[in-house]
Amino acid sequence: MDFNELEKVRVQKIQKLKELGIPAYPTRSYISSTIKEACEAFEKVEATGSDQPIEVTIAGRMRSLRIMGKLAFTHIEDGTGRIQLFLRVNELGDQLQFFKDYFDIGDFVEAHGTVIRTRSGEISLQTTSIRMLAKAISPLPAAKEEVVDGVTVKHTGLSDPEIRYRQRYADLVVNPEVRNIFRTRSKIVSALREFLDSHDFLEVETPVLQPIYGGAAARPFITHHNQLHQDLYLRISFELYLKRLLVGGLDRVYEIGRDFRNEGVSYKHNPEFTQLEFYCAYFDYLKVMDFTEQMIRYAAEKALGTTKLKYGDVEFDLAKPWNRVNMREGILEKTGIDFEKYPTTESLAAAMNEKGIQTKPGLQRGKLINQLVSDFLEPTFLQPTFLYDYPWEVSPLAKRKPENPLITERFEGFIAGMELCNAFTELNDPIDQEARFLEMGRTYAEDDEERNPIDEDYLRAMRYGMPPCGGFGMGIDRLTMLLTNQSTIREVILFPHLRERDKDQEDN
RNA sequence: GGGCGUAUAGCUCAAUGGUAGAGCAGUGGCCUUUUAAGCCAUUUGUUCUGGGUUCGAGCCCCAGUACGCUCACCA
Repeated sequence: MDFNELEKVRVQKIQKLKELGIPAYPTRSYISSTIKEACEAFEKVEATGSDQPIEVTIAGRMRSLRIMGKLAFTHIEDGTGRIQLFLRVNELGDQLQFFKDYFDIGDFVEAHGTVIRTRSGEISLQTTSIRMLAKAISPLPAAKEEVVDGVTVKHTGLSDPEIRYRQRYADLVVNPEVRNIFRTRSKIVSALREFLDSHDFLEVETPVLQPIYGGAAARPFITHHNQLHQDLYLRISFELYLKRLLVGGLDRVYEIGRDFRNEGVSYKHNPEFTQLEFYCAYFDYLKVMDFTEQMIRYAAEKALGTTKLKYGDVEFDLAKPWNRVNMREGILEKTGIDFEKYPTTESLAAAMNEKGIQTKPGLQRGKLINQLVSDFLEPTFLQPTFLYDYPWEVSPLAKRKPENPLITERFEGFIAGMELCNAFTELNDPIDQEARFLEMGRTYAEDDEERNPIDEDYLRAMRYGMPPCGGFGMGIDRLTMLLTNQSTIREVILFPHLRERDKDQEDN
């Protein structure tokens, strides 16, 4: 291991401790309470006016240090909170010098003593003995912090995003607001599970490694099983497996897990992302819409304690019903184009060009409509909005509307202009499904990597009969972005994908 | 993949083409209720990498790498 000058000093301290027979990394600690428990116990006794001493052993990481001769102050922090240690030669004797010689900011320590209030009113541990629990060699990036009116103020911090993401451990130590994002994310996921469980959904797990990928339009990652001599794909969605379960009689299923899409990285795309999909027999997309409103509202209430939220400049209230916009009407209103009047790629492209809208050659009709949606509708969906009734060409797994076979019962949900979820009344007609798969094979160019191979086993499952059902998919990362007001997906993923660095540069 | 921007001490940042600096952290000293403690002293550099121009490059030029913003593609 290479050490810089600061680290060498600490490594020397470890060696000296070893010579003294004192472990820098002892095996066990013997705490009697967490920091939060110690503070609460003291406040409880204090409130009764009693001076009964609260004697505790606590542990945590040293986050600040002020040495003043025969007296020293240090704040230690564990997962529950932070407390000041009041270290005085009166109680510690020789141990104070030992502390000054060997303990640094960043070390994990265990302290025994009595909880008191110092003259300036801060709850502190009047420490009678202190022990090293784990020595830190590398200095923490944030050197100093103070708490002003209950708010932690950093005087230097870790802000370089590259270091923050590559060394998330350091980011988490010094930036408490980052820890809070991930606590909130965890609460969101728990709340979604609670909500679905309470509606009699069964949580299931389906294969990540798949011989045939499908259920979404995306390029897959390819991997290989050595012993079976078989190429496998990392799943791009759960859809085709979850619907097999409805054939099998599991009427309400959901899965929360990872999808992998081999595509561009952006502020709202990570190559692997967490998806929630559920399928519910005897639901249609209108029931799913209502259910979605309830579910997201529930998640916000449970995770944040409120439904009134702000994302950037956009304020929205998840307690209110979402706007509902019919796609054909929405596009007509914004562009003057009624796409139903242009049933072919050529006629629609011509109509768009006439309105001054550039179209890329080679795009099929469905993708042209998608372009109209993303250019003219999505940016206007700042308030929670369901856009519904998608053309059949871009919805190969959604059921056609009984009154209009060119339109499917599908919706997507948007907040703050960002797509959040996608749902439909599921296609359960195996003959139409096969025709749609074959049609997809025709409409996609030979070299279009979003072209999915036909999943014959899925068709076989449909032939046994699947109950009419509603299906739903939502990016958990994006929901977390919206609920925690983060402008990039990397802030809500603990270890976001970053490009590999050269060995040479990594060493620097 | 395209465009624009950034890269300097452990961290946050300065530095007209002319000796590479500050604050914090570190180290030594003073200091028994501090809390960005204070005071005195002091150390730390592949200026992202590789070329080039120049008497001389952190700075100018070329190429590369990573990150950020943005466009394209997608969820």
